[in-house]
Formats: sequence, structure tokens, C-alpha cells
Amino acid sequence: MADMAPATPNNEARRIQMLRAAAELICERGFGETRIADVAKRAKASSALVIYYFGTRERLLVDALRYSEQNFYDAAEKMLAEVTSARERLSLLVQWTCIPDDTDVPGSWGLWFDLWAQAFRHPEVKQDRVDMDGRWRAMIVDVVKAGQAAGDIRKLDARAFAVTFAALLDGLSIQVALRDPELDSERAYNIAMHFAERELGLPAPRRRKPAKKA
Amino acid sequence: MADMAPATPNNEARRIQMLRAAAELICERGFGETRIADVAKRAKASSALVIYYFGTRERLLVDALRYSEQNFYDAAEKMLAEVTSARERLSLLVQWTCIPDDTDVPGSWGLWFDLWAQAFRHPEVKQDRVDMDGRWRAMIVDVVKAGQAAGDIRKLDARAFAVTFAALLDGLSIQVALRDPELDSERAYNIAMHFAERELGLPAPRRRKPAKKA
DNA sequence: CCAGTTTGACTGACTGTTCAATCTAACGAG
DNA sequence: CTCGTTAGATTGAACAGTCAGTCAAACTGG
Repeated sequence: MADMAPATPNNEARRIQMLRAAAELICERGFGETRIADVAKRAKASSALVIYYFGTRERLLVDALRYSEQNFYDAAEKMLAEVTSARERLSLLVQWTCIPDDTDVPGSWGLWFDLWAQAFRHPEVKQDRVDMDGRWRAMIVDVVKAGQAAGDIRKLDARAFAVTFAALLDGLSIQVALRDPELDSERAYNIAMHFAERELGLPAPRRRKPAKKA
Repeated sequence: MADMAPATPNNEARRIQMLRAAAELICERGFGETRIADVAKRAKASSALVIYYFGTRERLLVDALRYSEQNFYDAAEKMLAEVTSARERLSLLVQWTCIPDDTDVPGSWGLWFDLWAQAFRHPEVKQDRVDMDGRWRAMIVDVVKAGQAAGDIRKLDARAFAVTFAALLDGLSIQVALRDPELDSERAYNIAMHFAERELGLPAPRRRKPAKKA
């Protein structure tokens, strides 16, 4: 295995092109069914070049998983920074997890399942995921603390809330992703928001923000 | 592909032997890394025989996934039938999802990730999973209604509670399975029980039931 | 002309699946 | 009871396709 090409400014574009292609493919066909040749074709490159960049199929796919995970959270943070009201920010977080994909670099749900499956065994991925989840909870904690400072949210242990709320969101999004007939994205949204309102003592909403259909 | 051997009383044992072997292997190595030869070896049979029974690798693995899913719920129902107090039954449900495996046919967590990943694409698996999840929620609903009848649980929409609670349990168990440092099985147990107590108006516990360490 | 890219062609290993050949246990006829 | 018949169970060996990874040659921009 030739060691992978070093990271230079020029490579970066190609590398990312491949990561995106790989992420898309994984989402469509699944981790185990994603072939180097397919990734290469979608990234308009040769199989050999993909290997030249990543050295091995596993590293390519794993990196792709981590890449889109990271993108998902980056985008979430950015989005969160653009509003201020506690309720709006909570609402964004919930929509972010419960609503089917449309972003160009999909944090698309198919990826999460494979990410979890990989993390369950691959220690490197496991660590990465733990870090990312910490980041996710930190975002929740920030929202809560800001809301408390503004007087919209009552006094409580923000960290503990974050752990529970994050778990609830994960669970809801699984059902949504798997198209459970009892739990579409709109209902998931309402459940999550209802929980947050209760727990945080949020002022009642003017109006429910409806979730887009997939 | 020779069509698979029909189900006869004699086959059944072998078939199950293979399903269990496959489930174990999937749990250890993952769906994509599970080879027919390995399953055959563990089931003390030849590769050819495995194909003789299941016709194709995919069907073997998918059936194995569904088999252990079913076993998981069967065992849960049985266990649930053996206690009566609402609190005890809730506690069992929570332990059942949050505590690392030890059962002979593991509903072990590695399997769930692969099951979800498969369900996300394979319609047959998706339907199956939806059914199973309905069963799971029905168990929760039963517990709640029984508790209400006994006067331990306050009046509320049992169905709505079940959906939310099931989602919370799923989310918690992901973190536990992935060994999140902030959320071991004991803490997950406490979070889930705390939520149930609050939501259902359960009488306060005598003592917390501690969760086993993995 | 040089370092980093890119590729087509190749291969070597892996592995799902087929197949023809045995084995086994039940069973019915003699 | 015995022994051919038979249908299902079981296997070792071979086949065939796939695909990750190698390599030497060609390309490209600076």
C-alpha cells in the first residue's frame, strides 16, 4: 500500500470531491456495498487515484463518514449562531435532527447508521463519534445557558438536560429515518419541542413551526 | 441458486443453529464482514450446506438479524409477564434496553446498528422493524395501562407516552452501546426511570436498582 | 526537467455459489 | 426381520466473478 498523498492545497479539492462522493454512495448503498470504482466514477477519477489519495478502501470510507459527520455539526453550529431567541434556537436544533436531508453534503440519515455500526467496532471511529457527540451536547448546553441568562429558561442542570435531550433526539430521528408510520418528522418535532418546553419552562409558543415533508 | 430447503421439523434445529451463528458473527465483525464460511464453521457445517438452507448469503444474514430481533422481544415479553408492580415492570423494560448483553441469543447492540442500516434500504427489513417496534410500544402501553388500572399511574395518553419513551430508550442505548464516557448504563437507567416517574406520576422508589457493569 | 498527479492494465486473493457425489435414516415390500 | 428404494441432508472440490490494491508509464504545470 503506497502511503497516501500528503495534504497539499491542490489535493484538498480532489480529496474532498472523493469524500463527498464516498459519503453519497455510502448513504445510498451502505458502507459494505460501496466500491472504490463507484466512488472513483462519481468523483470523476480513476480507482487508482482514489487509492493514491487514501491508501485503502477502509480509510476512504471511514474518512468519508467522519467528514460528513463533521460537516453536519459545523453547519449546525453556523445555523445556530444566526438566531438569538432560546425558542428559535431550540427549534433549529430539533429541525436539524428530525427533518430529512436536503443539504448538499448530506448528514443524511443513512450515514448515521453506518457510522454507528463502524464506531461500535473501530476504536478510531468510536473516539471521533464521542467527540462529536460532546460537541453536540455542548451546543445544547450553550443554548440553554444563553436562554437562562436571558431569563427565558429556568434554572436547571444544563449538562444533564443536554444528555437526555440529545438521546431523545437520536431516538426520534431513528424512527423518522426509518419511516415509522407512527412517527413522521412533524410529530417528532412536536414531541421534542414539547419535551424541551416542559423541562426548560419555556414560554408558550406563538405558533408551531411545521416540519417540511420529505 | 437452488431454492432453500423447506422448513421441516428436522431442519429447524440446524436452521436455528445457523441463524444464531450468523447473529453472533454479525455482532462481532459486522454485517458486511460476515462470511458464509465463518458462519458455517461456527455452526459446524459446510458452506454449501448454509447455502442449501438459505439460498443466498444476504437472506441468511437478513434472516439472522430478524431472528435475533424477534428473540429479543419475545424474551422481553416473557420477562415482563413475571412481575406485576408498575415500577418493577418499567424497571425491567429500561434494564432490558440499557444493559449490556448476556443472553445466549444476544439482542446484543452491535446487531441493532446493522439492523437499522439494513432496514434503511431493504424494504423487507424495514417493514419487519416497524412491526417489531410496534410490538415494543405495545408492551409499554400495556405496562402503563395496567399501572393505571392499579392506580399507580396517573391518567394520560399511554400511546403518546410510549412513542416518546421508546425513542428516549433507543437514544440512551446508543450511547451506552457506543461507550459514551458521559453516559454509562447506570446513568442511562437513572435518566430513563426518572423520566418515567415524572411523566407517569409514579410513586417514589424505595431504592434504585443498580445496573451491572459490562 | 522535476515533483506531484493520473491512469490503464493487470493480478492475486477472496468468496459466494454450483455440482456431482456420498451419507443417512425412514419405510414399505417381500 | 431384511433389504432395496428414496428423499432429504451433507460435503469437498471446483468455478466464476468481483474487486482492492500494484505498477510502470504518461501527463502536467511550474
